[in-house]
Amino acid sequence: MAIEDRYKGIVEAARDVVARRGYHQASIREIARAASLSLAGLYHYVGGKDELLFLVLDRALDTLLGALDTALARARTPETKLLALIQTHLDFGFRHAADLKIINRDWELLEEPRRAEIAAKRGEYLQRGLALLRELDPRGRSGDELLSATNLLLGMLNGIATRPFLRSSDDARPLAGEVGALFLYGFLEPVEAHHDA
Amino acid sequence: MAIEDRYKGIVEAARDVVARRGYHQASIREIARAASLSLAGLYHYVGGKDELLFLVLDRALDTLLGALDTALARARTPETKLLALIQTHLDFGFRHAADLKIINRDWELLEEPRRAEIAAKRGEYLQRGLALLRELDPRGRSGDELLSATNLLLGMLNGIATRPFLRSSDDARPLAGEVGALFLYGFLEPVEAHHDA
DNA sequence: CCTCCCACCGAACGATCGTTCGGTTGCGCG
DNA sequence: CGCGCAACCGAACGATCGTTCGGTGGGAGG
Repeated sequence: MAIEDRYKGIVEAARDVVARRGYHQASIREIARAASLSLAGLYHYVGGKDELLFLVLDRALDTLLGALDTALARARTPETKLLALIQTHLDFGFRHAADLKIINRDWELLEEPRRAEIAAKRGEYLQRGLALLRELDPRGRSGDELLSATNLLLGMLNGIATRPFLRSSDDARPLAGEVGALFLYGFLEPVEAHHDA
Repeated sequence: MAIEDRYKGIVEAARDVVARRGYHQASIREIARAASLSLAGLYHYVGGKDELLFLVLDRALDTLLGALDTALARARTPETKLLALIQTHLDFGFRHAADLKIINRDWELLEEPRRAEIAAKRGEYLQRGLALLRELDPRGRSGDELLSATNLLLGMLNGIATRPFLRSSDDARPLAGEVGALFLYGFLEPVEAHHDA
């Protein structure tokens, strides 16, 4: 039990340092210091810098995918599923800003074959969005069009989730509603019909 | 005249190397090699690595802002202005992918005071979008809401412009129409009324 | 009590980094 | 012609990087 806590502390230290300084600028010495270990002591637990980045990404993506799936399971209609995805993503961005930053910025720096493993998990996330938009699509958009729209949506979400706009994680709920309405009905929609609290 | 060509070659070499490897991983030796200069020869022209990054960003942002302003000047209605912004951004992303990558990913790595100078130019670009959305807004959105929507829009654009989806720069035109329609009328809009070629 | 091994550390290695220094060309201008 | 300066280069400096090696201490098992 204790050694798993050790690992958790190491991964969290790596996450914080890498998020703040970027992968290549984050030195293993600084990560070791943040994890209250010596440089060589850290190497007792992990094989190298690349594995450190992998552990952070793997853990973060598992958290994100898990949160998304539980949120999607609760939703019935495609519209509420979309809202669930948006809210989950924004909530994750607010609560785990460091993780999201690394997911979006540093994952390409992984070496193969770990990079492929992370790419697969990122692809899984994209697939969730793609399948959702396919359900939602009123006309018969092509796969390419749906993929574009999915990237549009995720780009929107990362655009606000990354920047330090809103602070508390409770802000994700109303903000998700606004973002969802804008994505579904457009910027010009003159609001009116809102029927929930 | 010849020495300005030398500078141009140096900045382009720096742009290519930095875009491919990231700022901190791009070594000055590799940039010098790409510019057909020796390491010390490169230092004859630029003061250091930070200045190199600044030159790339400054030139790229001037190009982007210039293209945006000429495109905006041609447009009459707010709707066509929005379309002009979208098309300019996507076109820039396709034709100068390396520049856009550096603008979005590496600009924060600049040291002060150059960082502030680049931040001001980025802010100017954001202001163009913000003012445009204010014109377009049917109901009276607050400044914060408009800022959020601007970041949403720019996030969308960077989301597709960065990824290697479409190749030719001619693809920017129709794609811009689709993106503009999605932003204005939403994903659910069943298309119909399209009245141009 | 002795032994062994796990957790951990200090110190070093070679590589690479950004930057600087001391030149050496060669061309323009007086 | 010859002087000077702009343009360029080879080589090195010190710092920092990721990684490795040779330990040491102490608690668990015999």
